[in-house]
Amino acid sequence: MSFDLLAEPIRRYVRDQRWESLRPIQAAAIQHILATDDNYILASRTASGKTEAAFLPILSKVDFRQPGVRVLYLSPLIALINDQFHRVEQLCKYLDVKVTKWHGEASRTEKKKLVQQPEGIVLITPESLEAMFVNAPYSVPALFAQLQYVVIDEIHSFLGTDRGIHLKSLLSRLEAVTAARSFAIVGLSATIGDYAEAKRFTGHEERTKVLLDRASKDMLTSFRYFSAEDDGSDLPLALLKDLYKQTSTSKVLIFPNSRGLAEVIAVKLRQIADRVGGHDKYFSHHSSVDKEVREYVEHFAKHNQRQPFCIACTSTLELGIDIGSVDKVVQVDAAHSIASLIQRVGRSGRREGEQSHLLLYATKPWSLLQSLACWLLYGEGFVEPLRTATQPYDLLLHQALSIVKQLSGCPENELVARLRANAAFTTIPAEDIAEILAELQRINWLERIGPELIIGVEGEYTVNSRDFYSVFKTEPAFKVQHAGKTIGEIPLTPQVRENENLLLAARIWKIKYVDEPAKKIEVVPAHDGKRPIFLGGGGAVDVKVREKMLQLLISNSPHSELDAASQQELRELRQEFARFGLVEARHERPVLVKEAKLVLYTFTSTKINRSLAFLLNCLDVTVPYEYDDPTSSFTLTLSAVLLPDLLAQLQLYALDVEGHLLTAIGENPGLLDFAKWAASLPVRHQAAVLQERYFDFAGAATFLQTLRPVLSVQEADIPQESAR
DNA sequence: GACCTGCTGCGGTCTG
Repeated sequence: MSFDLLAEPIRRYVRDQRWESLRPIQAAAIQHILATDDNYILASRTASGKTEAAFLPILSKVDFRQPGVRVLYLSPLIALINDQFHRVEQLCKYLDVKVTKWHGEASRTEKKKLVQQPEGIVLITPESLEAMFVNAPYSVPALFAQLQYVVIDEIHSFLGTDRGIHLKSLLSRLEAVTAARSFAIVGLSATIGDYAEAKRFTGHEERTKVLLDRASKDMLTSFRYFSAEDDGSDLPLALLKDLYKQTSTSKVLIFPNSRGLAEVIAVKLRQIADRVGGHDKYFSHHSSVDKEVREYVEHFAKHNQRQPFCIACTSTLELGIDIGSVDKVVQVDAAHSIASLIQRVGRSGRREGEQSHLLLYATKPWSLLQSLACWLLYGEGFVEPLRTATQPYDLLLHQALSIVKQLSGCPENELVARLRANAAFTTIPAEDIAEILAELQRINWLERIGPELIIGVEGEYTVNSRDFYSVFKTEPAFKVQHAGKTIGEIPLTPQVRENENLLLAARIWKIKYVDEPAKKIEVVPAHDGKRPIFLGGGGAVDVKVREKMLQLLISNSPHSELDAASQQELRELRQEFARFGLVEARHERPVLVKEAKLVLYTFTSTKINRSLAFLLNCLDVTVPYEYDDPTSSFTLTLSAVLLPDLLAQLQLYALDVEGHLLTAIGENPGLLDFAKWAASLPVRHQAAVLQERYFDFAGAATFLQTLRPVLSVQEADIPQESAR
């Protein structure tokens, strides 16, 4: 039995917890981790005891009497480190092992103490590890030479992302300073689509194994439809009333996909509650709400057993911060990915035997269709596959600077060798590295002194700035304050002016004064207000979701989870598309012919749609078009007889797009805003980054090649009455 | 039709 394999102090801890039994993932992890020195990915749903699954066996195995930090825990969030610190520290009391938090908000005294006497367990963020390499390079081997285990929490949040490549590089650099030139990695993960990708993340795919607990809870799901008001602003009142009715006596999380809507929902539900004498526990939780307010909300939710409450939130409540269990999860309009839907659903019914409720509201027909498609794919066990970039030149550039700073200069051939040996950059050939290093010297970010490369004059500004430690960009924000208390932070949009109202932290405020130089906004409470406008990029919907949407349109499958209004909307959409007589959703695509225009419904991924739009811009003879991603459609001003020619031409352009990308970057450098370190690359590499991470031209070429357009002429609109 | 994430070193002032 797994329990008997644990060290005696750990067994005592388990007994003191009065757990009835170990969870399946814990039992499996104990047996495997104690038996081998392999890497493991522990995958199971939120709150299934993954932290203990990793730490019970690791603490049983590692000899902490030897000096040096023996276990390093990496987390994507400071909040998660603070959460886990309490749990791990409690466990470590049984072993007399020291646990140290190491992040930007952690005590400097504690950090100093650890450097003087390296020992035990350290909890850290990737950015703090980066900072350590750059600012205290001697501390890295001093602390970590004896490292035996690295635990990566929420590892799925790193997969397929720039931050993940950054972390992978840091782990590779860390490995190089350890005495054994290796440590074992244990990744903790939610259910994900592609475990091969998770295995590759450790840098040693062949000795990484996945322990998977697929068990999920029964879920009561219902779809509810309320048509969006014509002016398109905010939410229909009928929806809010229904939402209130469905949630007023439960513990609820509401996910409306944007910070602005989260505020609207929290304020309006509170107003309804005020009128009918309901409870007053209405909150909003997202990145613009002040940290202390957010912590209060988290604390309330976690320690409140009986009272109903309602939190309107964004993805800030998707990752594993412990807020206890909720009765109901509400998604307003389609979630942007199935991966995200899984995380949200996992927040409910977490106690044994508890039933989870999922309410899916839609306000537009296409959003209903997407939501239903996502939910069905979720039921089939599908999760979007992740693609790790194979040409992360921008991250290589960042890490090259970091390594030169770490070593206070190093010969070029050594730098190239280190980058070549780094697990994050194995796909980048030496010639490309040489080209990038040459460009860095040209712009004075690096400088050559004899055989040595050192940080150049311009580079000093970069590596010494506070912004160097992360690989993601953030917008400047203004602090919102009332009577000396900070309520949150919002970006400066045109709406932010004196005497305008805004919604924040589930309250209405009137702007009294905007202090531009100090980046502060002074507000007072008000009674009615507009929601704040937040700026952002765009979501990317997977091709599988779009194909499922088309499949739903051409089938007659009944869906009992839909309420009457949703049934009606689906029926109408199906009738609209019945005219095409489509029989399959892989290659056939509807094309509506109306007068001088064609509407091509591509039902394909956002990235392929983006690529098609880019290709349309490349044409010598331009075809005017409008592209709409929610309906995945292109309205082309083109005669139907010319469509085959157009598609053939686009296909040719898709195969040779580089020249056009170079031109586009020259005209609009903002195209690369999504990649923080790309702007200093040679332009050829900028184009490669853009091509790989923002577009999908190979996918677009295949789409065009296999596309079978099915045309149908729209009958002329017959006016209801003759014009008066 | 988006969301999220993190952060050093130094000089100054205050406290015990």
